[in-house]
Amino acid sequence: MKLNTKSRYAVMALADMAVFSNDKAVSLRDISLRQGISLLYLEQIFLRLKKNNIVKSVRGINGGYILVKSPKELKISDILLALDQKVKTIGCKKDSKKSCNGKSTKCITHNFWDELDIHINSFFENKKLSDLLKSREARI
Amino acid sequence: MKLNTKSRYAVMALADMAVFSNDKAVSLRDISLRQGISLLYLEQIFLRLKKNNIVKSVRGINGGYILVKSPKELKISDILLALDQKVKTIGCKKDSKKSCNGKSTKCITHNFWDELDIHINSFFENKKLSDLLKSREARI
DNA sequence: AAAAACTTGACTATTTTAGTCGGGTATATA
DNA sequence: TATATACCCGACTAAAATAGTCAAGTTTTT
Repeated sequence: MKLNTKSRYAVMALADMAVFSNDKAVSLRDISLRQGISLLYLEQIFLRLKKNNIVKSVRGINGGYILVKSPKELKISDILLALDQKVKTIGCKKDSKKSCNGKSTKCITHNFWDELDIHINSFFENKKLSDLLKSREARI
Repeated sequence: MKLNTKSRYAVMALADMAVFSNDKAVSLRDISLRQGISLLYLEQIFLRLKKNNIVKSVRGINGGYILVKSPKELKISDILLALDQKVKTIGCKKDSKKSCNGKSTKCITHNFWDELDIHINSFFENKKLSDLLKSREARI
């Protein structure tokens, strides 16, 4: 049960931007160096973040990426969604004999999986990017 | 971000046992038929559950498996642990330049991953097998 | 003009997952 | 005591997902 690296790196990279941008575009090269993430991989990740309107890009020299929303408004769930990291942890067997349609026929564990989803989802829904930085500042 | 089928099936199978055993051993064949899970796969799963003292086995005709603890006492986290399903969702990069050792040097997102782990872990820690059945009975 | 930086699709090696297979051993019951 | 039922266990494998890399651009600033 784990988050994939794309999602993890996305959160790390965006947190990095929130810390190190001074209202300027942040280049992937800088993020790559600071966070130790492959530049080529970051490009792939930011393509998705851009398509999903999490960041916008500035081309050319001194270019880079800028957060569309402020860290206070950017939910972690938005980031995960952009990377297709569905927080739907697991379903129940659909193709068993006594198949579970989720309504009239529910398998024994159906409600449990639903609760698990809600539990995890709400965590990501309620966390903002700025929340990650707060605990960082508290440490410094 | 999802649970693997081994863990999912383990929870389903144990819930099945809790419902259908009448203080008798439940055979994997019966679980397999009721839950639509491959018998061979169930054997593999129950091997681990037995090694980790979640179930005990009765060999021979009319044999099967019996829950070691009552459903009221069996935590879901115990089940997942038996299947090596570490609930440690993700760590931070250990091998980056400014590596995170978790103590004096922490990466920006370190505390966030820790919180996530705690959040999910506590869900599994606080759920008992009997809790799954309760919501089932409420539906019937 | 040249360099920095984003753009994009395609490709690939490795790992994980989700099982299957084969050949056991133990035991209740006829 | 024969035999069917059911657990025991390591090894194997096909398919999917993961974690990237590569190539060949385009755009913009200096």
